[in-house]
Amino acid sequence: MTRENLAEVLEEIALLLELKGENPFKIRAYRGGAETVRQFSGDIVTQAREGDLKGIKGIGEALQQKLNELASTGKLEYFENLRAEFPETLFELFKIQGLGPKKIKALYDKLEVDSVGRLKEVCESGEIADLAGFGTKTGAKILEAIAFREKNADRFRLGDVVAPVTQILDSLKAHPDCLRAEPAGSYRRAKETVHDVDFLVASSQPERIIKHFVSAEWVDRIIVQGATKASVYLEGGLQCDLRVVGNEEFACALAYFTGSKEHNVALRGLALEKGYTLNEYRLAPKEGSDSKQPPVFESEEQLYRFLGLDFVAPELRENSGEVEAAVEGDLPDLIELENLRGTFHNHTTASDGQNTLEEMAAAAIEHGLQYLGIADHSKSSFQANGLDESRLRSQIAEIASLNSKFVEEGTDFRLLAGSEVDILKDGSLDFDDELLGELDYVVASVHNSMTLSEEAMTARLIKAVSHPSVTMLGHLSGRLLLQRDPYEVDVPAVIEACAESNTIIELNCNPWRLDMDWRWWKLATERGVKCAINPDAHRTEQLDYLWFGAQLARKGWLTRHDVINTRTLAEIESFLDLSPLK
DNA sequence: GCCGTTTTCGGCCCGACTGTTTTCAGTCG
Repeated sequence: MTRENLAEVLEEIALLLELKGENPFKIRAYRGGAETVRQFSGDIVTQAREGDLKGIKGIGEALQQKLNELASTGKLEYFENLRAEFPETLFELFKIQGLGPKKIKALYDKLEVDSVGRLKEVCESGEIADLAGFGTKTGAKILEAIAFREKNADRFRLGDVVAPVTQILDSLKAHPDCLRAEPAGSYRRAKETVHDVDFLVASSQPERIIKHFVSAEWVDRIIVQGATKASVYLEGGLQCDLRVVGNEEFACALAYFTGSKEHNVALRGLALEKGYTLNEYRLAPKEGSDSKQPPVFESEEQLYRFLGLDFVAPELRENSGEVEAAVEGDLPDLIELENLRGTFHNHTTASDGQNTLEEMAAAAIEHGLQYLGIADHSKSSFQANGLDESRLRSQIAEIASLNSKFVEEGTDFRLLAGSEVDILKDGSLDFDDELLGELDYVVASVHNSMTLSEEAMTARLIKAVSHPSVTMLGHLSGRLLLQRDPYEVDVPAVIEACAESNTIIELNCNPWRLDMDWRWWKLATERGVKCAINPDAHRTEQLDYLWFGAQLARKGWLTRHDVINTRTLAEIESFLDLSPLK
């Protein structure tokens, strides 16, 4: 039973209750519960199993009991009973744009539609138009949506949307009637994957902006188009939503459309306490209150300040304690990309990288870094052309000679000689202690036997991070976003072992990984574990991944003091016990 | 189902858009 299992059950319950037409607030409570479980910064599974969930906001008596039953027995009777009322295949219908619980229920009750296949049939035959509330257009729209869903994904990695977002944003900003434009939503909050991208524009000519947006060459299909909002699919299937507001509404609208929904609810609650109502356009005195009309907010900062809060960075807006911290003035001073002075986990042509040592070094210097750690694969990663002992020793020598060259040239830069050493199935390392001792530092990572039991995998990682030569643990969960699930491992136990052995945990900022997951960093910092932001670059351009690293570190509430590669070269030399270059 | 210095009941966000309607329900965010 994992955290995600718990969250998924709560979410499915919410869907089932929607189908049954239950009280929407009850449904919201289950959804909120699922989100709370996902965000919780402790070991929620163990706490649920032990019935230790009291005092968690959003998890009341009923959800506590259900989570306890689920975590301790692996099953939940309430859920099983609900699920028995509808066929399993009904859930796929929720993925079709334009279909919600009411329509799905009607289709199921009246036309026995219980799958996408059957839905297609009733649309094609025209039967669907006979249902109350459905018409001829509905059938055509649904068929279009089915075809679209079959062709395209419905989630995208953050890294895969940066290019289209930049392109669209530039195009919006270039429009003469555009006063301000920003991306909002989960993209602005730096979620590791996004369903769609939201854009917000300030303009006094909304219809011109909308027209410009929907008629761009990269738009594949318009989903909706109104006077102030529009949604489109790009080629490739990414959904983009645009909202246009007046310039004086922009700050409130940006806060509103950045979300998260839960963060907004908390903000609105705070506004109400002060006698104001907050909506997507403005903050206004509550009806019947004697509060004064607030000023027009030029920026989100002013809005937050007016509500008595420190500014909450978008990355933190997940309703996981940031509002309370902003009230108390306890928000962390978040790390910035510019604070990074170097990085540790990168590859070269020696293993599976695309660029040589010299090219990687030149690119790092170009990026303004003071040091670049080379950690090519070790011999067991034969699929990645891992280095054996003699090749690694040659690479160490090559790095030393390049470093001498930097000194001669007066370049204030150092290559660090590391290795990404495989953690073998039993938790031992791929090189002997003697060779490990010759390296400047060691990144230890799992690359095989990923299907071990949680117990075995946890023991494996704990053994590895406890090895005195291991400097940091690479991509802790092994996940590949939207492609491969993380392996089963007790993350809090591994964090605890890292705390005891002073082992750093990597934030692998390759956008396919973004691993360790941002939700665990609060626990790690509480335990005093440091973070290393590593791009795992396999070519020079991938040093740009540090941008994702900074974003996800911010999302994990990390300050520059929590992140080891904010340290200067001299500090790192001292930390790794290296003699300075001469 | 959750929550509470207006606490054990009565609130809980709501506006834009579409299609099927003839004043509105459903969906989406």
